[in-house]
Amino acid sequence: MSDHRKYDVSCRACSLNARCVPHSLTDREVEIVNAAVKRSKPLQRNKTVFEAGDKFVSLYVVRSGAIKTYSIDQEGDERVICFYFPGEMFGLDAIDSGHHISSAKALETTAICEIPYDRLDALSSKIHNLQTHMYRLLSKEISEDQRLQLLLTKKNSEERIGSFLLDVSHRYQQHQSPTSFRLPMARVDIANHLGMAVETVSRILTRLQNNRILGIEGNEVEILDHHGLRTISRSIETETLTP
Amino acid sequence: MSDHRKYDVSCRACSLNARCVPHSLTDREVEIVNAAVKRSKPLQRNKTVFEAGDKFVSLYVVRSGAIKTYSIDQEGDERVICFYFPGEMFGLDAIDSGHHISSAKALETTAICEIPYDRLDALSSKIHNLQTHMYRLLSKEISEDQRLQLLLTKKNSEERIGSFLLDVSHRYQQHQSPTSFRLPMARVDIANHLGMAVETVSRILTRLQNNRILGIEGNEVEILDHHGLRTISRSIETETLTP
DNA sequence: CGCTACCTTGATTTCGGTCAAGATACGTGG
DNA sequence: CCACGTATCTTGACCGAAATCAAGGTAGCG
Repeated sequence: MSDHRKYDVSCRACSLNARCVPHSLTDREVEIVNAAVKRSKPLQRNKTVFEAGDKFVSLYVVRSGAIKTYSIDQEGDERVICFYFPGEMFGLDAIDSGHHISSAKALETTAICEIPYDRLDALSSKIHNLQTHMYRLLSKEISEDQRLQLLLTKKNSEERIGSFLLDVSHRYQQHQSPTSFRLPMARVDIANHLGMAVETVSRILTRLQNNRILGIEGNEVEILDHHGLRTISRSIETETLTP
Repeated sequence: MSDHRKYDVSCRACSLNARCVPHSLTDREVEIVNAAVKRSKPLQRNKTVFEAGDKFVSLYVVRSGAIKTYSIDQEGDERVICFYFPGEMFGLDAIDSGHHISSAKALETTAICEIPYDRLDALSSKIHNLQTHMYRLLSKEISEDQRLQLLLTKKNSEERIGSFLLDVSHRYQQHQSPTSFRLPMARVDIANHLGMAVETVSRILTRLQNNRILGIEGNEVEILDHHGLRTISRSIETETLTP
């Protein structure tokens, strides 16, 4: 019973706060949405949620753990499209074509909510707020993707790593400490996401550690000099968007 | 009268075929949507549709001409986020925050449709197909943005230019010849969009011309060896997505 | 006609990729 | 508990693609 309640609360957090979009659903509406959400047992590390080419059936929200979406190019090497942390929704890119163009796998033991798209689609034409909410979620994903493009076109490796860490820290801060957190992904995933070589990621992390900007121990990261990291990243962005 | 009719037809094309999403609205529904669309006189070259920071009011569709969206970073240099050609919708990234985070300006004399968001929002809760259509449009924008990310992380300059030209050619082919078209944007815009220096764009275009892949005269481009260009771009993508 | 914006080409530099080798961590089975 | 194999990370040396710097050419416009 208390277990069931816990799920409700956590799924309320999932489906509605995905990517931190402010929401305005009534409790009644939340219940309706929750009823449409499937919950399944946690995924083991490296298990896939869907693979590129799979028919699009559902959207997903991370409840705990972390997901990466990626695709494999013809040379066989991986490109990491995005990481998703608790509360964030993924699978949005498949709505258009009806098929997933990327794969999604768990970076660690991960629990997700599955939201069948046809039910969401039907619901959102009834609950106006939900439709608005979905538009905003999709729009937010577009903004985020375009922000990443900025990073890829205009920033050097150090700025990319800096921005990435600030972003992760910011997205994690509801769940962990904003200055100290664990990176659930491998260095090579970060490299593939930011368009650089693993060696470069490693070198830059070491350099930031030597400069007392970061404390690093394996996958544990501590931001020692937040201001310094911001300067390095040349990122006005962080926090200014959420005053 | 025939003039009014022409607008209707063109706006039907605009609002419904934006970014080539297949649609399924009835004529009745199309009429309703058209009634919500504002038409205004064409924009001169370099006139802005909206500026970064402006309150989000409407979505826009290009009827003729071309639009670029861009932002200016703190160093004062421009980053071109995307180009939009006839039939394509822009402004989608502003739905979430309620403010435009990029600016949009006309690359040449350009006619656009303006679709007030509150009206679209209201309509799409009534017309289910329209809502579906909007979800797909937003999702498509996400896919395109992620495709650009691939280009920026994994491709070298020649591959970027090649992919870009194939993309433009593909998006233009409904309106112009697929092998021969005019680039409405300056070299420096292409450079800022693809994350490279103008000089590199120029050098690569010259090289492709020397290799008899392209014929270039100012902004007029002719693809002489389509297969060669595809090979250079390492792009399976073109056409395989639309069988 | 001259100004300005845009484009091209060449010379030089540099950031980050690639190659290579070792270090560290981790899981499994003896 | 330890030995071994594998995956991941780090560090160094070298090299190359593309940025930067510099200069000249071209085209459109008042």
